Amino acid sequence: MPKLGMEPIRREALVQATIAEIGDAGSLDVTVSRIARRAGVSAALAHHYFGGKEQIFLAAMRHILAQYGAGVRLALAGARTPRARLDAVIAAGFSPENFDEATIGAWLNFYVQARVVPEAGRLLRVYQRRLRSNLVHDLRPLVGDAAPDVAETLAALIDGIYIRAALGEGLPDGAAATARVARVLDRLLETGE
Amino acid sequence: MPKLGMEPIRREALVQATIAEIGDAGSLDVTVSRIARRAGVSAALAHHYFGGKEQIFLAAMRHILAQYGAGVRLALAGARTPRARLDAVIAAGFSPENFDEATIGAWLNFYVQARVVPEAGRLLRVYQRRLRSNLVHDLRPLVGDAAPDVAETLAALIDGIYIRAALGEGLPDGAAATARVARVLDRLLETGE
Amino acid sequence: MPKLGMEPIRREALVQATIAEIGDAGSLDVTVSRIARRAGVSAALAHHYFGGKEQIFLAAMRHILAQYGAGVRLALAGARTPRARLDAVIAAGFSPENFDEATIGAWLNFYVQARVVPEAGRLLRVYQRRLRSNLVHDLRPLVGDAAPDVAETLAALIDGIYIRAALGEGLPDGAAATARVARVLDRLLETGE
Amino acid sequence: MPKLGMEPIRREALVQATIAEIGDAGSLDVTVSRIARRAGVSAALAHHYFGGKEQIFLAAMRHILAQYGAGVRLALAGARTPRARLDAVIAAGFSPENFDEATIGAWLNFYVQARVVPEAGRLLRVYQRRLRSNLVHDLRPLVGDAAPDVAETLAALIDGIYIRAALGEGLPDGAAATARVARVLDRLLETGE
DNA sequence: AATGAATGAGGATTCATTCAT
DNA sequence: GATGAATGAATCCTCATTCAT
Repeated sequence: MPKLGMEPIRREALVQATIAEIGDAGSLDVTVSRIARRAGVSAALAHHYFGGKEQIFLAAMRHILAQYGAGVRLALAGARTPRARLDAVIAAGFSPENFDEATIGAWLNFYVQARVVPEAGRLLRVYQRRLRSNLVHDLRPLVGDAAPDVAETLAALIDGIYIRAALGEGLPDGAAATARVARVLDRLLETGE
Repeated sequence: MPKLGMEPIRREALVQATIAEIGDAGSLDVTVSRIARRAGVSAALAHHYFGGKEQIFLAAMRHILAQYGAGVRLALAGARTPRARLDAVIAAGFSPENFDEATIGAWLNFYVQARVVPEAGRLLRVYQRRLRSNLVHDLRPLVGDAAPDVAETLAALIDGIYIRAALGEGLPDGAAATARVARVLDRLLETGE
Repeated sequence: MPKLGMEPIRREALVQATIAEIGDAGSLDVTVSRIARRAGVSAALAHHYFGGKEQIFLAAMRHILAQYGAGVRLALAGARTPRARLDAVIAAGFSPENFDEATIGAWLNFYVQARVVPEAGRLLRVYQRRLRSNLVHDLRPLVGDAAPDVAETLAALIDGIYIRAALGEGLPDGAAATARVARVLDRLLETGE
Repeated sequence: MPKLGMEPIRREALVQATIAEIGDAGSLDVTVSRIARRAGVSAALAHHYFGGKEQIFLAAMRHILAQYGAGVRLALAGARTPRARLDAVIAAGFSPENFDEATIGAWLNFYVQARVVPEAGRLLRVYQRRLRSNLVHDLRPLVGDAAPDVAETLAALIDGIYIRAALGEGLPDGAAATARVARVLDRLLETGE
């Protein structure tokens, strides 16, 4: 039965199962066994591929961050003006594939993981740095030296909306979330904050 | 050694130990034993008083929320104008006793807990409702019907700053956090968004 | 509040609570705390009076056996012929105060206890010896040397009916139980087995 | 060391160890650890295969009842007349493999378990129903409508002898037990009770 | 490549029992 | 006499992880 080239397929399945399982559980209290069963493989295989539970979680984080990154890149490709690019970056975070139940739940838990596992912290910081750098880059032409500060505000607002979505309160849909952030951006741009 | 009336003292000690332990660990992966040892009692006593680990966590949440609530009430007592009251509410969340390492860490984890334990979700929602209602009440005279929307934006921003503080990134000090939110509020008020 | 002469009252209450608790639980898996609470005293007091859990169980056994013994003695007092005395002994075991749910349940569990705690075994054996001796004494005039054997059969039958009552199967009422044993006795007497 | 197809072997070993352990202890107060050690495996494996302590006990009950049932079936296979079948049923219960120390001890404790765990009660009731039905079936030709009543008496007598054997008093050997029941059956048949 | 078998380590929880008041 | 306070010891159970096949 073991086929050639199964590894990438299995890894992908395990990563997806991990995210789904975390989403279902609402926490990182998920067992490797459950993840493996959901992916249709044995727990031993999960270990074989990833080396350990922590690595499985990290792979899931990487997957989510990569997916987010790809979304941003895609959105940026079609944007011409700084403002259009800003809107693109903001919208990307709330696009359907990043803003669904399971992903949001996983995201919240990765914040926790980032406080515990150094490598997880590194991953999350890379994402944040990239987000901020994207924002700053396009804010600079609009607000000048206030860019870093405005960027931080926007980033915090985005994270806050995410976190509130994780609680089931607040907006369940990405369009409204995007609109909210965009509106704040409007105000901050009006006077150059 | 056994004195009378020890119960409230032990409970308080255990709650403090729980928050500190969660803060240290960065996650809810703390054992009752460690909490108890930190509080200077046996694990059995912790169970005796609270009934179980989950209840201990809930007690810690209640403590943190109550402390926050008291801070808000205190701050509101000295504020006269709507804007002053808004600033008071915002500042209360970032006051030193609410915005220290351990409390922030515990807070983040309570967000997770809220997704898993219904009672925890209820507690957090009560806090959010109260915060929103405070904000809406004082925004109404300033922005009219936009009040709920502005309130939601402010609440999300506050939560976002909290979460980022939990990651060790962003502002470590409450004054700056307060200032950031206040500045956004300024902009939002200017045009009555 | 402590009154003089409370001890016998408390002991009695604790013994009754023990039997009731065992009856409710269906097993000896009852805690001293529960027993004490049911008796309206603290667990510490139960220990103070009895010395330990095992002693509490033994006291309950003694109580049940004593109650049974008293019933037998009372029944024998009014019986004149050997057969009447046999019937009296049989009926005593199935009288309402010995054949209620809780007592039957406790009884079954004391059989278990008898295999574990030597003193419990001794108590049960004393009861059995007395029952057998009563039966033999009155069977002798009726069946001669077969008396010990017939007695053993009757005793086993009585125990069997008890045990089956404990399971909720078979007869729930003492009159029928008595009749059953009496009928068997009739047959055994007919030919002097 | 891990071979394939170990599961049934381990299960069997654990069940045997459970019966032996209960027999030794004289009660259900045996730990999973001790059972597992006796079976030569870890406690974790016992849980892995059975799911929990209660299930282990149930498996042991099922084993004992199945063994008893097999013995009855075997004995019935060689019996031609109703009376021979009755004797076979009676003797089966007291055959060496059903009437040894450990099994008797376990049996008594299963009576207790039956009062506490519904599934255990169901198992025991199935056995009792089957025994009664066997007896009634073969008593009918001999005593007509009195069959159910005589069957109940015999069943109670059998249980009673069992229980007394559990106490270490009375007959330690099955032959005598069988003879005792057979003799009572003789008497009950003489007049058709 | 993949898995069933197996376990060590650890944690929540329960409870009888002790003791100072 | 009576109890709240407190704990050590035990036990069930879970789970990540390893290993031979």
